[in-house]
Amino acid sequence: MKRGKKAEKEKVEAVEAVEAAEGEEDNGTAVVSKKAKKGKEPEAPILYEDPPDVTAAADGRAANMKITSWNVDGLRAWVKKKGLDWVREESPDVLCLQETKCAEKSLPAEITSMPEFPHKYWSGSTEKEGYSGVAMLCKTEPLSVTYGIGQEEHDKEGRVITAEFPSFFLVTAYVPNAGKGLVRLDYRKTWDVDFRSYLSGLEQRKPLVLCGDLNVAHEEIDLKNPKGNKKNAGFTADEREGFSQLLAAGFTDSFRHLYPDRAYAYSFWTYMMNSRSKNVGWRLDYFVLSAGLVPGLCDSKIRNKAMGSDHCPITLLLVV
Amino acid sequence: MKRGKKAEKEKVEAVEAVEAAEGEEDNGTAVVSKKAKKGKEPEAPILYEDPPDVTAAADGRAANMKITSWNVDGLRAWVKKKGLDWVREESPDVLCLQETKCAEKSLPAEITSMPEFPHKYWSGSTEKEGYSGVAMLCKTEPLSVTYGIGQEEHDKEGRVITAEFPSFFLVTAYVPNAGKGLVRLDYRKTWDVDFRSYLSGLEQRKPLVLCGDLNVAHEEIDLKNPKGNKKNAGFTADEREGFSQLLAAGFTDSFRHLYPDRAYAYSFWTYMMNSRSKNVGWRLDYFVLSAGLVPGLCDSKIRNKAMGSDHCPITLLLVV
DNA sequence: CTTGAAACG
DNA sequence: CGTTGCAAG
Repeated sequence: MKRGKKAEKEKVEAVEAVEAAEGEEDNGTAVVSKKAKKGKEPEAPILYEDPPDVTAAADGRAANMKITSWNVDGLRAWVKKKGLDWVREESPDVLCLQETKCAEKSLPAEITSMPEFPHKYWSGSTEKEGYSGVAMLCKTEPLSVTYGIGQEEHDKEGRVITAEFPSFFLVTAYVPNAGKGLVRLDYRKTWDVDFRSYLSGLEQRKPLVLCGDLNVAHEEIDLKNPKGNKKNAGFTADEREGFSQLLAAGFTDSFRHLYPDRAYAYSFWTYMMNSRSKNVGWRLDYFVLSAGLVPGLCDSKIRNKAMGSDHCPITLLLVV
Repeated sequence: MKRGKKAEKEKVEAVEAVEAAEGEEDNGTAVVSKKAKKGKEPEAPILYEDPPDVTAAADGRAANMKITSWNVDGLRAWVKKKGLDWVREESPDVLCLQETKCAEKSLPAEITSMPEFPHKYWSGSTEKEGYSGVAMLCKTEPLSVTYGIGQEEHDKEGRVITAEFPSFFLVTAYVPNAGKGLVRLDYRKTWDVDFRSYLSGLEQRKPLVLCGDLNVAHEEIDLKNPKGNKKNAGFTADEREGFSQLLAAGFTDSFRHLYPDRAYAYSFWTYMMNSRSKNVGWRLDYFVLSAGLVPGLCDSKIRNKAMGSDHCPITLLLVV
């Protein structure tokens, strides 16, 4: 059920400037030239406004499950920046967080004692303190919760939590960044294979929702500067192909499914070079659904006004 | 020429509480109990107000040289905290800074371009970036300037600048901290010997002023909690003895010379435990004079209202 | 640009 | 407690 085809067209006619790849930096830092190029005006930024929530599925059923995912880039700093106030306003049934960068014992009381979510699950890096880490906070108790993807090699960095609910699995993930200079691209490729296999295994038992920072912009429409970033972490052919293979395995990118042509819709902006104010960003955060859940899909939102991290939250509205 | 004997008496009658040494921390961190002890009231802090400047020497000559010394604990942060505004107000002829923690290439323009001091000298650690470092800024050009104390072993950390003026040498120093657990006390003892020998050598040519963070509280009167700090960096018998030997070599602690009984006069307070608001501090910063300069001594000030570091500035008024 | 931890104080 | 360079993003 594709939506908004006509409304999209109006937004997309803006100039797609030929912004050459400059420098060698990764993941958005090379995205924008530091000065206006010779003779060119600094183009007016093309902002993006996410439309009002659709709260019913195509068949008319009302959403009964709201899931929010947010890469908080340091949970303690994010709490200080009032990220939880936004969460209380949004009031999801499940809140998934990535890059918590916080050992369980160092979690702020403001979140560990949050009464809105009586059921809280944390997974941190067992090696480096303050690195990676994900969390899942639930209003209702899952049937069960597991950590990692069942492979020693991948489960030391606190990147995956899986919760089983009556009618679906919810997996939240912080996919490994390929790194500056793509130093970790090989590992990422291994991860992509193993993670896909983990998801396929789960999916045989029950449909699933995967959410989180998947650290890839899938297609050119998913980042501001595709041309300049083909050699940068998050937009290499390998990473894009990894995501394509996930979809080929029967999963659906909920946002792109609903809005196939919607451009300038991003969930991450590097802190550098005022990228966010210019909406020079990437769509790295996703809700990916099993085919069986697509009929219940109501909306897939990008909450790009919410501040507190270099990512914004995304929210899924679903009938389950 | 001792001053203020009578006025001092009134201030000193406050209760010197028996504050036991607690914990193992260094340099003031162990100075105050974390809670009030059983049954004891948390005593009212004994503050200290430095009296008005005396601007003439005992023989009536007016001061013609004003030198300020300040351990800035990170020059860049200190500049952001408006340390230079205070300096402009104070308007010394020479400004000596310690713990600049800044490579010359990273110095803020606000200080490198400061027109009040056309002559600027910098010495940073050649090994670890952002460690140690001293500076000297002068209104008039010195006859010559040298760095270090002429011993390879001591001159890698940017701790000493010596400027020759017509009638005296000015040495500014950031003396090595003996470290938590006194891990560097042995090195400090070697330093003390070699530095004293350097100063004695200089002194044979011309009288000198030594200023800076000498990282020792000489006598019990020079810190709030002498009892609890005898095993801590800055108040070990070895460090105190080192300073005594410097005085025995013919030098004078200008502040203590003028104000032999003045208590609660400190130039450093650990950032921890609200020490500064309670005036739980140490006198670690000094102007030390050759005997020949003592007759020209007008005043030795502790500017304990100036904020921007865990040390406050000190100022010397002198006839040269 | 921003986070967190580590070293140092 | 607060600064710095560091690794990471």
